[in-house]
Amino acid sequence: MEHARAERADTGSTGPGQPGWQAEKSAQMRQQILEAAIRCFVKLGYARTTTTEIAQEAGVSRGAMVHHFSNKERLITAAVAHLHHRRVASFRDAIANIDPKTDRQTEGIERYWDLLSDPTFIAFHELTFAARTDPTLEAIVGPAVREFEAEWYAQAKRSFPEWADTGRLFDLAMDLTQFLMEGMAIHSMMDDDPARYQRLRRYLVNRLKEILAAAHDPDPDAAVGRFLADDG
Amino acid sequence: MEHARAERADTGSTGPGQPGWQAEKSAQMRQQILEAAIRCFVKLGYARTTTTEIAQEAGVSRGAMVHHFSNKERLITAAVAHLHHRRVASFRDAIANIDPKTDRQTEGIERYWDLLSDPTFIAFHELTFAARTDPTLEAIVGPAVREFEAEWYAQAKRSFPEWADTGRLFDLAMDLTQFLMEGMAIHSMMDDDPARYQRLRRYLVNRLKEILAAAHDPDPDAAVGRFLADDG
DNA sequence: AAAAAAACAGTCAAATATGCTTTTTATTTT
DNA sequence: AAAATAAAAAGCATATTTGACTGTTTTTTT
Repeated sequence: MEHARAERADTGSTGPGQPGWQAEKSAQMRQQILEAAIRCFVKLGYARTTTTEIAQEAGVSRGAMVHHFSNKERLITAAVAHLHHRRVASFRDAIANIDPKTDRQTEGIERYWDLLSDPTFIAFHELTFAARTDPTLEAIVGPAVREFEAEWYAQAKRSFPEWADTGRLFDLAMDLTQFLMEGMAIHSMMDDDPARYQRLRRYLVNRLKEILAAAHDPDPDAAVGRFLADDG
Repeated sequence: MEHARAERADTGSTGPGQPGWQAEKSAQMRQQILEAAIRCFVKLGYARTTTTEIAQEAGVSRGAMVHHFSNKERLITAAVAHLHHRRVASFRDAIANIDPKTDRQTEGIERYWDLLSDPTFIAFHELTFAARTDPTLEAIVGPAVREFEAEWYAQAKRSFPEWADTGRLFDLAMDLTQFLMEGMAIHSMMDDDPARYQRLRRYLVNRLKEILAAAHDPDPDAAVGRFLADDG
């Protein structure tokens, strides 16, 4: 039994024997399980994601997983939180790193489109949709959805200062972008025709620029009227 | 046992004893089961819709149901077909009965919005989404989705003759409508803020009119360029 | 070095969902 | 009226999924 100590030198920065090593390994294992859960949501959908499947995907035994997450609800709750943080982080990254030399509106839309096609977002959408008929899941996912939407709105306002003080027109632009892009993203999951979506994104960017230009009109109220007129 | 014949007079137009009565009752029962299945999709989602639940919802015994649909796949297949027909029919109805005195574009959008909030459409969307990760279901739902989309396109072309010969601009208008409306519909299932969606529908109608006007421009190609310009 | 604590693995029982079989009842045909 | 046929109900067998329990190994503390 004396070889146990001898093998302790060859691992990474924090090795066995040091305090906190076990805790770190445990945290790593939790992460591994949560990401496996997210992959399962994408691959199988929420409903068919079983704890057994997650354990298998993560490459750990079921018992080991049970040790970290005593029941399914706690596991799902943790996975949703994990996913939420990743989603907020990648959105911030994407929007913060917009190349100032390129066209800002186009860049913003293209980067958001990339995110919408990302597994992180697909998984979240899967959960949101499943929550429609599952009150327990809704209680977990609902707050995260609302938090992300608020974050999305705030971050956009911060990163696109040219839209400051555009009031109702900013809201209109945000809603238009959100709903059109989400509608496109959902449809594109089942229909492979990139040109179709690219064309519509270009149309969207031109509309956003049009709204922005109107916001800086001498008479912004007239501009609002032009977009939202009740009669043709 | 001689009362059996005596009780045969008091039911509707086709009563017992007449040939075909049993067949009609059987068809009615099938309908009843299929509509129960659709209600289950809306109420519980596809994944949690069990055969037991459908039988209960339909108010028939499980055994009776098994007699009509020998297994789950056949039942689902029949329910999808039933749903598809209902969807096509209500779309035709809605679009065909547009009041010619009112603004046609607005009417078209408002009627389509009504449909998108209808259980029929929610159920279909539920199935479409579940099919993403379920190849068996995809094989059943996929063709119906494509058929409906073709029908949607064709019917719109027929009912809005003012869009005839607008070529690429018609496609653009259709895509814009479809994706924006679907994105709104999905979101509105979880977020109750009618004003938000109404405002955006009004914006959409104004955009559609703008596209239509451009299509009848002296130089339609320039108009296309205005919508899809690559630079601001 | 020994004791305590944590991490992990494997097995089992309860609950649920599905498809099949048998029994009973109702309807049509001869 | 009797036989044949169709419809409906009930029950059973098999699969899956989940949560709980038990034992073993590894790590930390004393």
